[in-house]
Amino acid sequence: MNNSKPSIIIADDHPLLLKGLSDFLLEKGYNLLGSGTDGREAYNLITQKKPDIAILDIQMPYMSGIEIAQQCKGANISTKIVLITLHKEKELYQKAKELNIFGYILKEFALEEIENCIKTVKEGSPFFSEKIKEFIGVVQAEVSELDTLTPSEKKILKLIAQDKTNKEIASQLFISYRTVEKHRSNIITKLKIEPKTNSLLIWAKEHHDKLL
Amino acid sequence: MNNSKPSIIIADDHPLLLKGLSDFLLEKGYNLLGSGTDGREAYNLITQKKPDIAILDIQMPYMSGIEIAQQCKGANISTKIVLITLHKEKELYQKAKELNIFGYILKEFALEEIENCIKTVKEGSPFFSEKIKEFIGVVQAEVSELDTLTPSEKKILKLIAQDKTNKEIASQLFISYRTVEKHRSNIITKLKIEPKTNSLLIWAKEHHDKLL
DNA sequence: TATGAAATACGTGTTAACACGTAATTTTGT
DNA sequence: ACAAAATTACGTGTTAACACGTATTTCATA
Repeated sequence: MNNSKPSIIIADDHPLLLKGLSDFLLEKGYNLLGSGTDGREAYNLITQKKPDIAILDIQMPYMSGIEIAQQCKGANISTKIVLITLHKEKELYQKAKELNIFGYILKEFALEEIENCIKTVKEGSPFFSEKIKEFIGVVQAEVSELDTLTPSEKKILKLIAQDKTNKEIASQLFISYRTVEKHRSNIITKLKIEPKTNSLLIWAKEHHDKLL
Repeated sequence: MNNSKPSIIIADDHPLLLKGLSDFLLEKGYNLLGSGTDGREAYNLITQKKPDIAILDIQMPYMSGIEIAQQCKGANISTKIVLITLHKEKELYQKAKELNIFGYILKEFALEEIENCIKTVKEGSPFFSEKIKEFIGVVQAEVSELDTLTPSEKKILKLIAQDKTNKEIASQLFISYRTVEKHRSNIITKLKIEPKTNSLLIWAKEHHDKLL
């Protein structure tokens, strides 16, 4: 029986979540090699125990799930990473392909769906629920629109999202405030933002998570 | 043994959390009368089973933990409500005193702290961790500043937080846009907002959760 | 080297958001 | 009934954010 079940480590800084997941996996007979409560501990478990699958919370002290995935890729570790996320954190999905992240578990998943995920990942296929695929589609459309901006435009958009005025941005970048205005105008046109008072500030704040 | 342990119902729309909490309580020998995955189910459990304590997630489909607390108060139900929250949702703490909410469990709590909470609540005392007390203090300072605003000023501040321009607000409220400007000026003065471009819009968006 | 894109900066004009103020009317509380 | 607060609305002025445009320089690429 244990031969057909993947070995797994898990990590989450929320004790109730960790307990829920841990109990679930044990009850289902998975080979749970260990559990951690922060990113460093999780990474150590992965390197020491070399599990088939690591189920990690994205947001943890010391190292995020993403950072762990990055480190595992860099170290050629074959463990398949599955990330747990409460919210659909937009910027995080963009990294999926780059980092060999095999799947995402939304915290609202029914327990059976979590088992599906594990089985799919064990077979070597990535697991993305329809909801996540759809969401990635939306994010990619928004990101590709952002890709039409020049480097300077992106930089200025970021500063706008940080509540900087044109004068402040100009001063920070050692350019004329008239240049900042020009860039703003170009951004509004490229992103097809409705021409309305404060519309660029509002847009920038609503999309600040994509302006990394 | 069961005589000294309170009867409890729990509800959370996140299966892993619910499982974690449920398993924990059962392991500790609490008298778990039932568990629900949405607000309606939770409320039904409370009215049918009349537990000593109800541990409820704040955000659930159909009824929030807060709404359940409101209904219980209205119906003179003596069950003590404990709310589970992932984030420190500011507006929700304001209602604690009004609604006989006996405590908050942050999702990052260690399991022992959850048990402390339950014991304290069973003895009839409210349970607020130091972290939450401190946070409530900050929120109250901000809220009392908001209390210096007149009803009209508050209404306009809300609309500002909803991205409305002065013209739009004036049109919606059937007043002159010059009146809106005057109100804005008064708000900025009362809330001691730094006089800087877009500062009121920025402030309103950052504090929108308190503008209910 | 030539070309196109990006970056820079200005001209000119309009409007919305702000400041500081006055004042009348209405509402509220005692 | 009276006073204070709230609401309403205007006068006047400044400035920042926007629009639409021109133009030069720099950079990247073929």
